[in-house]
Amino acid sequence: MRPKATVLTEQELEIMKVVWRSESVTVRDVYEDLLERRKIAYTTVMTMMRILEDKGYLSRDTDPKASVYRPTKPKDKVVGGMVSDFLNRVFEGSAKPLLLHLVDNREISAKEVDEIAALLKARKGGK
Amino acid sequence: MRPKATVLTEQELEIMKVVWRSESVTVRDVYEDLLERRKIAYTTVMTMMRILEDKGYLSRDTDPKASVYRPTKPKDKVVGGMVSDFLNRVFEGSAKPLLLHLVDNREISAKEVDEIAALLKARKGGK
DNA sequence: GTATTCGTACTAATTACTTAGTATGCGCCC
DNA sequence: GGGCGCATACTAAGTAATTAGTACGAATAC
Repeated sequence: MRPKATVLTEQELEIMKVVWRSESVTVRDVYEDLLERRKIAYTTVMTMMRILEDKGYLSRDTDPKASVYRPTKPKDKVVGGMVSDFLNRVFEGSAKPLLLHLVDNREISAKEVDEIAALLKARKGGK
Repeated sequence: MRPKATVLTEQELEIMKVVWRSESVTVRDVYEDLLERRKIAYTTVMTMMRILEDKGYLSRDTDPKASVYRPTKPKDKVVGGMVSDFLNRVFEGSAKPLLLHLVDNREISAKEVDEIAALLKARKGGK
């Protein structure tokens, strides 16, 4: 009865991060990238990438040598969806308490806030 | 081999939200609160609360009538930890790209950013 | 005082997530 | 041209997460 996650799981995200960095990868590419940071089996990566293909995050071109995978959704879109999901689950959709936590945790600086403010002003009236 | 989640899962969080609202609750209190929004069994709530007790998020006083549960960790602390965890998993710990997504998704307003900026300035040099 | 209501402990089932092994086939190496 | 390395498909296994049933005892209702 457990519902399937609507957004990327932790390990799926790790793999997608590698894919987005390269735009086009083989299982081996991803495997060797991940291996630098932790122990993992080649077939594990392959299984995860098949699942990501099933879920619609990757497309596959069957090359003579090895399958070539490409992201089907841009990183910004997917990560943006994860942000919205988190905001909804934890803060009922309102960003302000999230910002307050970032301030409390010392995770944003005054400089960054100024930059964001400038961005917002620059966009005002646009779109 | 799947690691246990270090932060609250989705359903655990739903229950903790109810607990934090009341400071002290019985299983029935939480059950009836959740029932207003969705179908759920009494024993399901009880199981979840036992798990939350195991994980150290709830303490239990065995009253003659029914067990009374209380949160052991304040909401701010727990939710702050979830924010940090999300930041680390998705953005390698840097808040700025998260802020940019909030801007892109229209989830923060210029007014809110101003308020945050004011807060940061007010705190400067403090603590 | 017996039936019903309520709480609890124990058990159970299903699906998701993560990790990986095995079998098989293809191409290349010498 | 037979073994070796690599890719893939299929299978498997273990834990986590979510939901809930069952059995039983205590309190309450009448």
